[in-house]
Order: sequence, then C-alpha cells, then structure tokens
Amino acid sequence: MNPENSKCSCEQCKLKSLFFSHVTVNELTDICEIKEERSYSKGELIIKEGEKINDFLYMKEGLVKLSKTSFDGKDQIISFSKPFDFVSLLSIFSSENFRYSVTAVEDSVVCILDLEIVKNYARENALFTMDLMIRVSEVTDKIILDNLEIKRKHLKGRVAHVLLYFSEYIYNSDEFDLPVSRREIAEYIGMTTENVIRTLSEFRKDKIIKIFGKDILIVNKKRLEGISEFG
Amino acid sequence: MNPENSKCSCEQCKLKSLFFSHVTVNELTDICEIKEERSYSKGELIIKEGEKINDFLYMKEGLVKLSKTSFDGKDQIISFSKPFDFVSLLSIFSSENFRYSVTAVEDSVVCILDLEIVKNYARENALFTMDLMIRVSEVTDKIILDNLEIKRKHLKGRVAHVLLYFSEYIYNSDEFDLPVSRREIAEYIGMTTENVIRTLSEFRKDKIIKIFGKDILIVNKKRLEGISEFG
DNA sequence: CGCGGCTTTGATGTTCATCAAGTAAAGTGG
DNA sequence: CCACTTTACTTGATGAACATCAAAGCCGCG
Repeated sequence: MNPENSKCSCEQCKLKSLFFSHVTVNELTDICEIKEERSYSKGELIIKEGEKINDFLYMKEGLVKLSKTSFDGKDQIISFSKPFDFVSLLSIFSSENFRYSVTAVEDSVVCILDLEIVKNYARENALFTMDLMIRVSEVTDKIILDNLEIKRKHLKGRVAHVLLYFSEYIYNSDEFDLPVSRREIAEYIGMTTENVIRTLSEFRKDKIIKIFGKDILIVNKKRLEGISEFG
Repeated sequence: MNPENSKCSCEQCKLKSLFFSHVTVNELTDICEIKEERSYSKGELIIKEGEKINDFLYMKEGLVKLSKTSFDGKDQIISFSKPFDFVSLLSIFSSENFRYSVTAVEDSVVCILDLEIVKNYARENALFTMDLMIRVSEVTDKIILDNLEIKRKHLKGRVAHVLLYFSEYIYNSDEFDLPVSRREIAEYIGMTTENVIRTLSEFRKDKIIKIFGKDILIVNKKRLEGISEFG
C-alpha cells in the first residue's frame, strides 16, 4: 500500500527498461508486489541443473557461471554472465526443467518473479514478449559465437581469449582479479587445469602478463591479442 | 482471389501449426499473399553470412547446414537443421545482419516472408510471438547442448556421435546416405578431414559400420553408442 | 579427357592429457 | 588459535591423441 514501506524499487531499477519498458506502471506495480530479491555470495549455487523451473530470474548485480555436469562428474562451463545477460532465460520457454546450473562467481543479487505470472504477461503483451525474445536471442547468439571462437583456437589462443574476455568485457581494465579458479578456466575452454597454468606461467615469463595469485595485470595487450587471434 | 489459382497453400501446410497456430485465418491469408517459395539444390547457398536480414525464412523440406567462415577462410559448421528447426530465427531478432551462412546439404524448399510484416504481427499478437520465442529457444538450446556434447568427446566419440545423429535424428534408419563430405563432418566436430576418414575406416575394419562411398550402414549400433558415450 | 575437388593411407612431428610430486592457501574441528 | 584436512596451484616427465605433410587413386563435370 504505502510505497515507502515496500521494499520494491522496480521503478528506480536500471534494468527495468531492459524488458519492462512495455509494461504499464500499474502492471509494474503488480509485478513488484510479488518479486523477491535474493543475494548469493561467491561460490553459491543459484540454480541446480534438473530443477523444475518455477521462477523467472534476472541478475541485478554480480557475475555468474552457467555450467553443466556430465554423467562422469566433469563440469563444462558454457558461459559467464553479468547483469543484462539474462542467463535464466535460456531454457525457460523451451523446457520444464533447467538444463544448466548457475553459480555465483562473484557476490550476486538476483530478482525473482513467478514464472507463470511473467508468462501471463507475455501471452497478453506482445511488445513485452518481443523485448524478451530479443534478449533471449542476444544472449544465446553471444554464447554460440563465443564458443565457436574458442573452438577454432589452440591452447594459448584460448587462454589469451579468456584473459581478454575478462579484461575487456567484464572488468574494462588491464588489471583485474580473476573471479574463477584455473580449473574453471580449463572447464570453460575445454583444456586441462595443468595446461591452463602452464600457459599462464608462459605468458608471465614472456612478460605478457603479471600474476599475483588471482590478480592479473595485462602488460602487453597487443601481443595477447595477437596470440588470441592467431594462436 | 481464386484459391485454385493461387500458389499459396499455407492452409494445408503442415508447418502452419508450428508458429501460425495463433494467427487468424484472415491474417494467414494476408501472409500467404506475400509469401514466396524457393527451392535450393544440394550445395546451394541460401543465406550468406553478413547479408542484411530482410526476410523471415522457414524450411519446408530438406536439410541445411549453418556455418561461419573465419578470417583465415576456414569454415566451422554450427549445426544441421531440418524442417521444424528454424535456422533463420537465430539472429533475426538480435542483429541487423546474418551472423552465419546457411547452405542446402540436401535439396531444400524454403518459404520466405517479409521480415517487417512478421515483426508487425509479432508486435500485435502476443501468442504468435510467444510461439516464435519457444521455437527460438528450442533451436538454440539444441545447438548449445549438442556442441557441449561434442566438446567433451574425443575424435572417435565425436565421429560416432555424428553417425548416430544422422542415423537417429535425421534419417531414422541404420542405413543412410551421408549428406555431407568428410570435410564437412570435420568442420562440424572440430577435427581434421584425414582423422575423420581414418576413424571411419577404423569403424569399418572393426565391423561397426559398412561404407559404400557416401552410403553408411550401421552394423553394430550398441558398440557405436558405447564409443559415442565413453570415447 | 583432363582438371579440380573429394577420398584414402602412411609417415612424421606437435600439441596436449596424464601421471606424479610438491608447495601454497583455504577451510574445519577441537 | 592451532593442528589437520582438503582444495588450489605449480612444475616436470612421459606418452597418447591429433595435426600436418605427402602422395596417390577416384569421381564428376565442363
């Protein structure tokens, strides 16, 4: 009733415009009444592969990984997503159950809506649905393109690619804290942990990067780009 | 005017229900007025990577490959699609230009609608848009899952996977004509042509398959499934 | 009929996974 | 808070998996 007492802040939410731009103020208020905000700390599981899909999630803050575990217990990382990359959308409309797990790799905040209610809006409001579709399309396109890119490179190119990905796409800085373990990088690029480490060490010896544990500083970006591009 | 004279047969089209189930008969007639049907023979390019997206396409018959050429001229095949797998949808709503090429690997028939008109329907008819989204979601999900599956396997497992894919998913038969060259298989699974050939020869020597040029007969399916699953 | 692309096989070398072993860091229970 | 356990990181040695190079036969097509 009283907006001051409500913890809802959708009206001020920067992400609102992403896919609620075609939802009226009244509808938005309805949605906000039933939304829930949840925080996850680094390492926490947000969605478990196989779970029934009841919620519609979108990320407000943080960084997550999308992954899948194969029958022999090995993980493959499909992609990393920051806010605006709506990970939860991937199988929401094509499956009853989540096909991938989602895990916070940095402290993250997620807004949760009831999926049925979102679907009801989608069935009534075509512009809203259109916005959703554009987002789904963008996210999946990015995943497919990125995977193709990685696939055509060798070990060194793949590691360089990942470093540039975090540097440019996630952190916009030549120095950053790697949010993932060496093992997770390996799971992402489809190589072994040992070889990821060896490659990083090699980059360090060649003075392309500096390493202080998780902290990475890209010293010679041109060179790294060359390795990423040509192997 | 006269339906007998019209080459439009949308009303009878089996694919209609896929995404025109929520379009009224009148609207469907409108759409049919402006649709065009085109045939492509095996090997013909249907969509060229980089082209502006003006059309909305869906496949009525045939088999196509979705591919991307990297700067050094090497092709990577993203997926194969038969009718119901709407390849053209992939970047239609997230990009101005096609990000992939589409080529017929079997004689194919494609229906072409003006994209703007389809988008107009999408902006007005939420259920239609919802249907579209579900399809987009299904297709991209399938691509991502299939690529993950291939990624975690070694050479032999990948070749076995492709053979089973064509046998079970495309042709529903233990014997079939490979619609693609050895090289295209290599481009799909990310290995070299020579090693695809060597692996096929090995399967033949082990009496898992018989090979007569393009014609493949799967003799020992259980064994092939084992190789696909465990390497 | 000859040219180019597809297929096949063999020989060789490179890239990468695996195994092993040790250090550092981080979480756990008394 | 410290001993203990576990997990992450690192390096080296070895062998397996795969790419590359080379050569030859095959087939379709202009």
